[in-house]
Amino acid sequence: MTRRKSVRRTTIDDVAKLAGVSISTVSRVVSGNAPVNEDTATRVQRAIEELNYKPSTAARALSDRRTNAFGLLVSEIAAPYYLYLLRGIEMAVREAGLGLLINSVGMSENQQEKTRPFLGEHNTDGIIVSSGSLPDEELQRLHELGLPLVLLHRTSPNGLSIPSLNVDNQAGIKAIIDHLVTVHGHQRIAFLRGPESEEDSYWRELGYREALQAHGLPIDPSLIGYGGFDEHISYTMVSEWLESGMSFDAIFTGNDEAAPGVLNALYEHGLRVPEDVAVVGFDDDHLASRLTPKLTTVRSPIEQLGKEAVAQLLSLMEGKPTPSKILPIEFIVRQSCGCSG
Amino acid sequence: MTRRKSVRRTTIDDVAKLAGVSISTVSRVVSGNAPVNEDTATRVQRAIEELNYKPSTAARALSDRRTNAFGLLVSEIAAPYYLYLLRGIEMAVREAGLGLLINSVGMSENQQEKTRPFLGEHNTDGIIVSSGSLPDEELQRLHELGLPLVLLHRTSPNGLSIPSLNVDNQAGIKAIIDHLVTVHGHQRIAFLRGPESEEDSYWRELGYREALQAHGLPIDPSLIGYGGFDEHISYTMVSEWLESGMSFDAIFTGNDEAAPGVLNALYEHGLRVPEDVAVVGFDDDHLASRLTPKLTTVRSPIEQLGKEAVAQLLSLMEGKPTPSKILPIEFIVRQSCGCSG
DNA sequence: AGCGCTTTCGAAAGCGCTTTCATAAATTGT
DNA sequence: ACAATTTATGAAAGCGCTTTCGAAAGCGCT
Repeated sequence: MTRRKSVRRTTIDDVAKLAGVSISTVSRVVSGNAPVNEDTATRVQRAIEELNYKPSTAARALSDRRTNAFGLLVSEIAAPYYLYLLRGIEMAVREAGLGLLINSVGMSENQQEKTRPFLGEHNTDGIIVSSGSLPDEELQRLHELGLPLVLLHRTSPNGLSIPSLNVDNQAGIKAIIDHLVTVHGHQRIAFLRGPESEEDSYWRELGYREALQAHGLPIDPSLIGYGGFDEHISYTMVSEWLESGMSFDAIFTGNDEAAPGVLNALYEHGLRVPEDVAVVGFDDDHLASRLTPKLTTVRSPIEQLGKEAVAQLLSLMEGKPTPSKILPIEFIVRQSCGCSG
Repeated sequence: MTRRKSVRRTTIDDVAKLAGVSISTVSRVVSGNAPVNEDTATRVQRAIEELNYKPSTAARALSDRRTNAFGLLVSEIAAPYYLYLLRGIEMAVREAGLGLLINSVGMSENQQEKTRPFLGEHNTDGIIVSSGSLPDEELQRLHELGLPLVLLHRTSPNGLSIPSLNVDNQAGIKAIIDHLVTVHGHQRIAFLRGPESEEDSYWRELGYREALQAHGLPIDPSLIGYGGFDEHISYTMVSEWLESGMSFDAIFTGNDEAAPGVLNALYEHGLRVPEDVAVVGFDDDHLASRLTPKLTTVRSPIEQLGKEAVAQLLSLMEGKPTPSKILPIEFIVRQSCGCSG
């Protein structure tokens, strides 16, 4: 095994020697976990600076039984959605003086199977688990070990009571339907469903059905299709609809990522948005305001979700009760619905 | 200090006891660093599985003097550009059986100053340093410590010889100018410069000038403006140009992120793209193919850049010579240049 | 001067692993 | 059958820190 050019690192001993104290004292000065005489402390501080001493995280972790890092587990890192989530998480974690370990369980380069997650009880003090990134079984194991866990976009399995965080999917889709019906007078509103594996898909569809009913509108099953929260799948679905002669006033795309596919399909079939068909998305991701027409959508407070997740983890570490939360959404009116926004 | 509900972790001792061997043997079985009798190994393996033993990263790191993790240091995590970079890096790191620590040096929530990076020699075996995320001084310190380092989008300071990775900026912009001049016959091509702090800005401008000269075109300083690789800044710049009555056949936006701003400015001044003005970007990020019109651009192999960075780090760890690299780009013709793509 | 406190600090144990060194057992050659 | 190897394994040191425990010193009183 090749080893790094061995420039011996400065350790706590070096500092202790230079400052003329014991390592216990140095440790106390560094961590601030116990009182130290002011003069002594200053002397130690000077030694630390002179030697440019940085405590070893490994040694600290070993002694402390805590790694001072949180983990983020996602299934596919390169989703536009994660851009702001990551940002929120990173900021909060940094603010808390911790590190952030990231791990995707996506396909590995060579194999077709999912790789075992690298994160676990041994290298984090808590993990943010995004939907679909971890099987219930492993989730249970970690939870029973007492490792702080927060779920994103999914609820806790069984009776595990792991706190979870989500946006208010139902309120979001209701806002959309209300707007389309009330403001624009649309009646036939198509719905693109997300993947089964995402709970959000379920909540959004439920909200859709309830909202239609609330307006006394019929639920036409042929207006509900599979979009998979995906641009290409949605493109295909909408194309099929149009080619089979189906008609609708508006389409809810499932999420913003799917919107470009929907817009393209409509455009290629000679339909104008919003004149002929209104289009509304969900999330207000990076794309939404940059599409043509600008996408009317529901803003998920993604960055805040990330911060909140970190807060939950910290709360769990302190042993506090940490209830699940549903974050409020905001309806963003732009042009794709027919408003002049 | 509150401590996690203390479910004592299973350690190497537990495994050793159950398998009836010494911890040395268990260690050897786990790491495979020394031969172990086959029967013994099986027995140990069984014990490991039965106890669900996972070695402590901290203890390992302490003993090994290596953390088994790489770090990624960026200045602002929520840039669309990082989406695929992160993906490439994460995949490669995972494939190498390592962890990935992410750290942004962006503004912290409360303070206006940049936060001290969390990453360093003590918690990583190597760091990927994105442009602008670390002052030369700290870079030097880490490099002299012998920590493997790879620079992204910037070259090594002074005589430090830290390997760096970049895309072929000059070739990219030359391909653009060639296309605009040769295929579309444009002569007055405006150029939006990136931030001073980014080397890419420099290379792209240099390439622009050289390419114009190669075509025997004059360099009109008024056609060069500051876009800052930013949507809003670019919007403002282009608006000013148009309001001051400047005219041009085409605009190079600096990078794709700036493109929406440019398109909006043109659109709001009644100019059609590509009929009145051709627009070309750089990077082929997530947005490029989804704008209207679809953006002609240069594809930076961002994901590959990430993978390559990890490969460089691994190479450095093995003490191999690890030269810098410039990755080739690909010119992507879409519609914003006037092609029918 | 002697007593009980409080404050400050050092010695040493322990965190869970890897690895060196030594020993014991098995194998080979003569 | 015996020395010379080779192979398999354990004991123990060490990685750099935190923290417990106890001693020493300083303090205010009687």
